[in-house]
Amino acid sequence: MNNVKKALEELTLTEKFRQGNVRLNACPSRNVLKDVTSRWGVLVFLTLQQGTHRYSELRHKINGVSEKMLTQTLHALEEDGFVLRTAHPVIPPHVEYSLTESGKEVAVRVEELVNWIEVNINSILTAKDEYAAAHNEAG
Amino acid sequence: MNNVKKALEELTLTEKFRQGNVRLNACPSRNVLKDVTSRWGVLVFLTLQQGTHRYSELRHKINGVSEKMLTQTLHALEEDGFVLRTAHPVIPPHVEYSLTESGKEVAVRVEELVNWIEVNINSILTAKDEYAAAHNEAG
DNA sequence: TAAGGTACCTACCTTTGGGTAAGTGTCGAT
DNA sequence: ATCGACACTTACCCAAAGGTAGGTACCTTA
Repeated sequence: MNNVKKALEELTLTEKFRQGNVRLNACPSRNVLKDVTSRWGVLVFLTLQQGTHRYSELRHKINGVSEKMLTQTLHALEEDGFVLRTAHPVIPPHVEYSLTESGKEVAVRVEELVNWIEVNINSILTAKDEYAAAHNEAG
Repeated sequence: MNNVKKALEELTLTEKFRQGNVRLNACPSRNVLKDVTSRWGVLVFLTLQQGTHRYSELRHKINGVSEKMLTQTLHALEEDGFVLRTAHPVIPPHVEYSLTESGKEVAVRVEELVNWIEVNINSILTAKDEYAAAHNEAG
């Protein structure tokens, strides 16, 4: 863990850019990216961008997520420093999840990607249909 | 396939935004997003953004990808209309891959997300270490 | 007294993403 | 005559992602 971090610090910013780190096999960016772009990670970012949510609220807003996966995803994002977990020591338990500052930075970028896809989903599906037609009937 | 498209067309843009489509279970955006944010999909976008590449060039630039996965990823992105495959009918085969217009739109958004993570990877790893320290030794 | 909400955890099982290795057909180089 | 490059495909296998179901501890409501 720390070795990786120290090895990275020996590279200058420009070097890192030139090398295009993510394309390298065992780079740490790839692991973080995996958390962010995971099936449920994306949806957690989108939902938390709307504000603080309780666990059960997330579960209901994110259609189809299981408790296990939600817990796991939130934990991974908390570890990455993107999500802040605030537990109020009351009974029954009350836990709130929100985005940290860096979480918000990531969230806006995730949102822009997802938004583009959502806005253009019709033309994408049309392209898909045309592709299928060309390859099934004519191909 | 077509049913999904037609069902979507019955929604207005604002309705789609309000509902936050991706959070719904069986929505087509989720499938497209899966292709884009897949392990190798992201790296294909980043690499093709630098320009047209041949199959073997992609294989060498994207460290760790297998032929099978590269083929599969390229095919999925081609079907989504993000990647253009141009086969020159010569022997030995010569095939070029490039981004379509919509592919470029997606690529810039993918790049912004990945870039942010790469630039901030050090502080992310630091946060990770602190989290681990707090939860292993003190927690 | 039983049911349900709160935020989880654990064990078990299935699905799928992804890796490995071999094969394809044609050509040019050794 | 054999090897390697090219752009794949196919079959087989494994590990990880993810789902299901049940349990926990405590409280409120019916």
